[in-house]
Amino acid sequence: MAETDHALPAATLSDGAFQRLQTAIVKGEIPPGTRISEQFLSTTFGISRGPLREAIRRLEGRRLVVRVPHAGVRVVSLSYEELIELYHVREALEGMACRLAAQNMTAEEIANLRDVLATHERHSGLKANESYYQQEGDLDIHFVIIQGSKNRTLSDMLCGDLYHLVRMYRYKFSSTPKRPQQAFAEHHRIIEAIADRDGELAEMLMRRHISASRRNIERRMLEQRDLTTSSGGSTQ
Amino acid sequence: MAETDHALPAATLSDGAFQRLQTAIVKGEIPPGTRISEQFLSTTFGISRGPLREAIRRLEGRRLVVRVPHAGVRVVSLSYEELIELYHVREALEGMACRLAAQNMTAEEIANLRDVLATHERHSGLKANESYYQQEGDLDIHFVIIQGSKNRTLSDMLCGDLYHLVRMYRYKFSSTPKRPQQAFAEHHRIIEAIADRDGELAEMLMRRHISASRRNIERRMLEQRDLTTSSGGSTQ
DNA sequence: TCTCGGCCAATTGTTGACAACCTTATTGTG
DNA sequence: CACAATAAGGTTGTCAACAATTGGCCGAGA
Repeated sequence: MAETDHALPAATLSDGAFQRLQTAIVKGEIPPGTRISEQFLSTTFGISRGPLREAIRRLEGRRLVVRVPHAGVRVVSLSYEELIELYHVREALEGMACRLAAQNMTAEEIANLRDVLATHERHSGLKANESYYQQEGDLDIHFVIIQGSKNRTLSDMLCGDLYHLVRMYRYKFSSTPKRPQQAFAEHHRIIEAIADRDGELAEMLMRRHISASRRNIERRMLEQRDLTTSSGGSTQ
Repeated sequence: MAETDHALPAATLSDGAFQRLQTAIVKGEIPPGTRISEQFLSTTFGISRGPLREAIRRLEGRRLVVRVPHAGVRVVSLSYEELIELYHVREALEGMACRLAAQNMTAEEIANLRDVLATHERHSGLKANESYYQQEGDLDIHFVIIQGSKNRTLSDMLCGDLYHLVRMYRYKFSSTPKRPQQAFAEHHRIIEAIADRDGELAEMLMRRHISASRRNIERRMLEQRDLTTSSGGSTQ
């Protein structure tokens, strides 16, 4: 529903390459830190280097890739600190979005929100430990709430820029056993607050929800201690 | 101080064009809504269309220009609603930045902050009605505080993306007579709260400061009522 | 006079080739 | 044997020409 993403099916070669590359990056198909070869990608996509370079430049503007002149471009790689910082920013921004959503969502949209939650609860009931779906569902619910804020600038910022980065690192720590159920309870309370039109409470609950996610990551990070592959990544 | 901007003096032609175009846009030298001609710009900059197109694509990724396939690219033009939305986002983000700044700024940085305020106060005392300087000074102080948050993700987002847009529309309503003095007082209180390491208060004051700016804009908007030139702009 | 259709000019999109630069492997020397 | 200078290879940066699409212009018809 984010107009900036996956819109029409490729109006131009450069746009098509941009979309394919972006989804490939945010879905983790191209791991962070990977070097991107223009020649390889141009032959893979079946296009010339011109449009491909334009697509890469657009990704560069979005900070999904980093370019060093004359040396090449790599998929952006967030450090542990940057990832935590990202969650702090999310806390502020989504808290605000949630407050606005409580004010501005229509009754139908709230009903839809409940449906989304119920659907994902059922799915997760079936798939039990398959926390990947939970994470996707988590993002979905956040997505709907953000859209419900009716602040397009906020939505674009959150869905267009931040979420791509969040999604890139989603798979890294999706195995905390109790977290999904906990998240469900938190989602439920948030949605009820929105339904009650209690913006203050909704914002507070959302901030706590994201804060809990962040602390969860911090805890797992201390256990693993190897998020960034700053210099040890494979060249291809 | 934002590493993402005006860095080294042009490592490559595309980068040079990108920087020149970006500053030209955010400084208002190319008004919002203006159509950008590739051929004109390439001859103006003395470069080929290839690098220029890459620069434009990068601006597109940053949402400073909007492109319609096969039709051309225009400098982004914020509607009244979008500008207000932008200020709401600023309120949340800079409030957070201000709270972090109260926690993380060093004593030297705070002293520097006081110097910046004093300098701008002197300048504005000399230039009286020249509110342009006030606005620039306003941005400078916000800049320093944001950097003081020590959250690079937040700084990049605020200084890299949001401020370019804010700056684009700065000149539109720089003539409110009493606003500068009021802003000075607000800045002073904010800095004092930071010096006192009172994050809560600093955040609240910053939010009110930005909120006051927003209301000021809203008031002037109701008077003028012609911010966006959605369809009546000149073609060149 | 107004509307619809096709033509033409101009601009954008794309391509392949050339040039400049960095990276890496090789070789010579301490 | 280790290290540094050098040369080869490959990748990125740039260019000019070609193709495709849009938007406006003009005329025919109602």
